[in-house]
Amino acid sequence: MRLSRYFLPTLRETPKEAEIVSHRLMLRAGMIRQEAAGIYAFLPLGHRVLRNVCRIVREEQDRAGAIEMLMPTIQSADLWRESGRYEDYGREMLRIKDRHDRDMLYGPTNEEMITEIFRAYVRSYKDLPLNLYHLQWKFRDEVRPRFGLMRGREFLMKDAYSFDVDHAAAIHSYNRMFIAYLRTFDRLGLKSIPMVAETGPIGGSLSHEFIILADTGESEVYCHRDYLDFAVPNADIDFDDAAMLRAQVERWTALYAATSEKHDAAAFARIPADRRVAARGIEVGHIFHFGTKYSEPMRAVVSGVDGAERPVHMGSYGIGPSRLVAAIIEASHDDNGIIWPPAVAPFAAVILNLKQGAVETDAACERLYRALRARQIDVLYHDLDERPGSKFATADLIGIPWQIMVGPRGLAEPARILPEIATVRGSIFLAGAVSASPENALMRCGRADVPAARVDRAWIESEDCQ
RNA sequence: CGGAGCGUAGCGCAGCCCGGUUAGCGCGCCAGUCUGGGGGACUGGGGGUCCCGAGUUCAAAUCUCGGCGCUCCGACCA
Repeated sequence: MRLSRYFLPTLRETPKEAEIVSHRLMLRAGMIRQEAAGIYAFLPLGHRVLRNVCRIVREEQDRAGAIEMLMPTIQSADLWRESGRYEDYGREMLRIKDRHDRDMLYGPTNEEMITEIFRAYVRSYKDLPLNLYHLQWKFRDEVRPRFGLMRGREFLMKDAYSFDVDHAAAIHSYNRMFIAYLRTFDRLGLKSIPMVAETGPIGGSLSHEFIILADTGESEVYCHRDYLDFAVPNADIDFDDAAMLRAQVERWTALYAATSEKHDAAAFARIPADRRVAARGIEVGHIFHFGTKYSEPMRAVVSGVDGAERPVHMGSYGIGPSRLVAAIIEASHDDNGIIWPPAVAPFAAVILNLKQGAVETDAACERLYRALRARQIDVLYHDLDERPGSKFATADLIGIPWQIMVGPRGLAEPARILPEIATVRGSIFLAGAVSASPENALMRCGRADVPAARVDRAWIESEDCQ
């Protein structure tokens, strides 16, 4: 993408309403635009990141055996009267009337609707287990939306719903999502820690929040330091191996970890002092097992082996991709801007033409740009007639993992690669003429989760990259 | 929902107390010149329902009342 043809309205100054760093940076980087309190439009750059987050969420849901569908945002109040939650949910639920004066609502979650769909079609234990999910906008009319995307009123949510014949099978489904969540957050470049949680208005008996640590996190969390070094299960894990999944989940829940609501000071004190972590965290996922809470009142039943009908055992599993975009920034930024983990970066690399309009730099950049695109590398070419300092500032702000600098100085000197400048952002100084080798080096700037496109510093500094 | 505060150009702000030239500054924007490795300099230019409505007054961005919007602190939540 050429910046001259893109839509990237960056701001040099921070709009005054933005307090926390993710909100400030998203506004400044031209990722989002506030349309009302707690309601945001995703501008092109923000949309790219959101799409990347959703892609990873989908891949891991699919891997764990969940099946994607799509339910509507608007629901009939009648469904919610069946479960009894129409009255219970409170003023957080946005209630609306259609032209026939029927009570409708903008869904804050979908337990009722998915249960209705399930009971309409599924009759037998043979159709189980089943896990259906979708990614859809939700609305919760918070009294006080704040912190930008971290607590908006409208937010994107991945919600999955599992259906099982009995309690034991339901726990296996719960464990599948547990592992899928560990993998999802890991791929997003985040360290997540599952913590025992309150079940809130969803209800149920078993629940974990997935928390990532960030200084600006909204809640206080306490956990054992060893969690930070735990290895996340590999992609080839067998989600049908119930015993193995249980062992993994037990490992990830054996040590102490709790948010302030569930904090047990005595238990925390039993952790060796140097292993204690008291920090702030952001909730990025929440999973619930609630058994027959909805299936009983809504008569979602299946017949078992013995022919008798019993309410299906359910759980639900949420991840907030729009909040995750903000959470990733909270966890990964510096004074100059965002530092995207490669897996979610809006572009893999940005070419900075340090002397726009000069024959040799223009030619080098054009050649590089075409070559990268030809190899399916998502590259942004900063081709505006701006001073170098301005281009650096923009590149730092929007957080593209690799900055490829092309300027007269580098082009004139013998080949050399400088390691980096001042930040953890990767930088490549394009040296020498744009001959085959540096170009090839840059070919490797790509998504870190695409092995062929992986690039690392050691390689850049090696002989291959001259 | 309690408490506090803010609405003046795309963004950040001054002006408001104490009413009175054509409403101002920085950044950004447009044109041009010189430039070019960490938000450059100069010259010229465009851009405003001063949140909305009513009132007071010869005169309102400024004072009064009402409304709307937004933010922050607390109670509450993906």
